[in-house]
Amino acid sequence: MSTVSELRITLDGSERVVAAGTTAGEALQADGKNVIAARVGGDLRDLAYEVREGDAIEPVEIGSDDGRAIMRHSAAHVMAQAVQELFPEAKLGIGPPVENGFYYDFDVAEPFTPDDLKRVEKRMREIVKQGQRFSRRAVSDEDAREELAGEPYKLELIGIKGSAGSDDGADVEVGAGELTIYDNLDAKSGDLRWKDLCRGPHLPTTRVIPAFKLMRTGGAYWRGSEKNPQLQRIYGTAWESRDKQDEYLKLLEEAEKRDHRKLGAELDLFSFPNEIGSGLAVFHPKGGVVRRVMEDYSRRRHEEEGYEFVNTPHITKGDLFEVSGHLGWYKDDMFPPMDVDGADYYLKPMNCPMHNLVFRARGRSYRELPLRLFEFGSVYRFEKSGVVHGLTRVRGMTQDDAHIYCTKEQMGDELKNLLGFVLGLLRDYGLSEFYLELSTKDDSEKFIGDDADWEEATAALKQAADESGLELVDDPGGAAFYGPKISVQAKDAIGRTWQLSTIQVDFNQPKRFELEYQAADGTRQQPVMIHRALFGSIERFFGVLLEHYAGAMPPWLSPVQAVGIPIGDAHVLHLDKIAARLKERGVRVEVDSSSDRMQKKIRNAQKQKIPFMLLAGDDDVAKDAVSFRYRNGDQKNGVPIDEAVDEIVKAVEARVQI
RNA sequence: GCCGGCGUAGCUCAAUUGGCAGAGCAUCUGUCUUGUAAACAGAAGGUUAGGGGUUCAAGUCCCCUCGCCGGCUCCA
Repeated sequence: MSTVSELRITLDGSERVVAAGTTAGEALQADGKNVIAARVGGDLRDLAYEVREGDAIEPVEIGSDDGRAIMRHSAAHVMAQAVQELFPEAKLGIGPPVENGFYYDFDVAEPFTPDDLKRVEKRMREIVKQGQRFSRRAVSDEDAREELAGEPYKLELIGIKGSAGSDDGADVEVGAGELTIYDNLDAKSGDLRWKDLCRGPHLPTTRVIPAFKLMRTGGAYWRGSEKNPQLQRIYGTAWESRDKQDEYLKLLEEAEKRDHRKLGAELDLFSFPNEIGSGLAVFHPKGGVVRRVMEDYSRRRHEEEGYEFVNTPHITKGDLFEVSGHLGWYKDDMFPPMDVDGADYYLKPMNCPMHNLVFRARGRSYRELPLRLFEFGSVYRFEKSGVVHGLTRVRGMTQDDAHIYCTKEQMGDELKNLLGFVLGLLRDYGLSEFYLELSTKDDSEKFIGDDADWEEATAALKQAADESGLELVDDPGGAAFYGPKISVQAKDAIGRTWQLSTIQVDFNQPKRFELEYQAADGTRQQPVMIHRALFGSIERFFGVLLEHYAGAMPPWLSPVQAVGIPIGDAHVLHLDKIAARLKERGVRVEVDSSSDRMQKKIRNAQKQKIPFMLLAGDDDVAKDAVSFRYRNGDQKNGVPIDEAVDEIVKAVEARVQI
C-alpha cells in the first residue's frame, strides 16, 4: 500500500496541492474569524473534515445562510447541554436551526419557568466562553443505541434513520447516511462534556457563537403530531454579530408596536367583546369607515372587471353541505347545527355552495361564460380555541369571495387576467412586494379528479404566474384536495410575509353540484370553477394593512382625514368654514372645538394618526389662510385656503401613502 | 384541542406573610382662551372576568367555567 503525501484539491475555485491529512479548516487556513465550516463537493462539512484527493472546497462564512444555520444548530447543542446539566432528568427531543434562531425540545417533569430560562442562558454563556470543541464521530446503530440508552427519543430517531426529507426536523438529527454523534470536548483537557446524536455539521468550537438569547418556551408535540406526547420547547435566537442580533430584537419591538390588536384599541377601530365570544370582532365607527372604504373600492374594481354581485344567506340547511361534501370533510371545523323544525341548520363556513346554486338556478349558456359571481360573504368557522388570533384568525369573517365559472378554453386567460387584477388591487392598497406560491398535488391519495385536469389547471396557473414576472415558489402536495392553487404572499413595511389572496381551481364542486352549461354545439358541458378571494377576508386584510402602515393608514383609508385645530375659541368659525368646504369635496374632516389646549389637540390628533392637522390662529384668520401640520411633524404655515383644500382633496383621492 | 402564563376602573398599572381596593390617563363639571405632542381644580368611576370552596377574614390560597397572551397542532 502506497502512502500518499500530497493531495490535489480545488480550493475556493483554484487548484492547490496540500499535505495528506490536511483538514478543511487547515486548507482554508481558517483563523476562526469568519470561516466556520466548509462546503465540499456540495456537502456541508465541519472544518475538521479531512480533505481527499480531488475535493472542491468552498469556505462557509458565519454570515452566510449556511453559516448561520450551522452556528444556530450549534447553539441548540449548547442549550441542550446547559439544560441537561441543570435538569439531569431532561430527555432530548430534537434541536434544529430555524429562521432567526434555533430550538430544542425536552421531555421534563415540569415546564420551564422564565427563571429556569435565565439559568439556562447563563450556563450557555459559560459553555460558549469555555470554547468546547465540537467533535464528530461515526457510530454503528448498535453503538449508538448503547450510548444513547437513556435517551428514548433519540433511540426512536435511530429507528427511523433514512427518512430524511421528513418535515419534522428529525433528519437534522440523523440524516439519511451513517449515524454520527457529536461530542463536546473540553478545550484544554479534551474530556467529554456532552454529546448528541446529530448529522452536523457544527462549529469548530462553542466560542464561535457571537450572539444569542433565549426567547420563549412552549409546548410542542414530539415529531409534530398531536397524537404524540408533548415536550417542552425552548426557542433561542442567534446571530453572527451582536449588531445583527440587536437589529433583529429591534424588529421584534417594532412588530410589537405595530400589533393590529393594540392599534385597534388605540385608534378605536374594533374590539372583541367577551360577551360575544372568542374570535368575533365588532367594528367601531372609525373601523367601520375604513372597512366601508375598503369595500367600496373593491366593489368598484370588481364591477370594472366584469363581476356580478350576488347575496346569499348566512345559514342553510345541512342538505347544502351534504351536496357540497363539506359536512363529510369539515364538520368539526363548522359551528354545530341548530335544530329548526326538525332540520339541522348550519352557519356557512364558505360561500361557494351558495354561488353554485345561483349558477344552477336556471339553464346556462356558453354565451354567459365566464360568469363571475361576487359577494362580500360572511362565513363562520369554528376555529379551535387555541388558534384564534386578533383579526387574522377569527371565527366570523367576511370574505371578498367570488366564483368564476368558465369553459376549459377560457381558463388560461381567465387566470391570467385574474392574477393581474389581484396584484393590481393589492398594489392599490399600498402593498408592493410579492411572491407567488403554486400549490400542486403529489402522489398521495387525498387528491380527487383526473390527472389530465390537474395538469391542465396547474399549467394554466403556472403560466399566469410566470407572466406576472414574480418569483414563484413551488409547494408540492400543498394543494387542496379538489384542485391546485396560487397564493399571493405579500411583504409588509418591515419585511414580514403575509399570505393574502388565493386563486384555486376546483374539480370537485362542479361535479357534486352537477353544474352544466350548454355549449355552442348543443352538448352539455361542465364548467371550470375558480375560487378566489383577494383580501382573503376583510378582517384579516384590515389587520395586515394596520400592521403594514403601523396604524398610519394612507389618507384615502384614514377614518378621519383632516382635523381642524383652533388656537383659541375665536378661530373655530374660520376652521368650520374650511371644514365645510372639505366635506363638500368628500373629505372626512372634524374640527376639535373642545376646551383642551391647542397642544393637547395636536397630541390627540397625532396619536390618532390623522394625516392632516389644520391649525388656525389670528394670523391665519387675518390672511384667510390655514396652517398645516402633517402627521410626520412637518408644518407649513399660512397656506391660502383654496390651496389647502386642493392639497387635501388631492391627497385623499390618491391611492398611495404620503 | 394540547402545554404554559395571565385576567384589579374605559386604558396603563399599584395594593407587605391572606387584614380598610388605590394612582395616572381617559370621562364629567368648573376655571383658564391658548401658535405645533399632555393647563389647573373638583367629581364620578369597582360584585377585583364569572361561579364554587378553604378561612374569623380572600384581589391574594384551592377547584370549575369564560376570555386573553406565548408556543404546538390545525387553517376547506
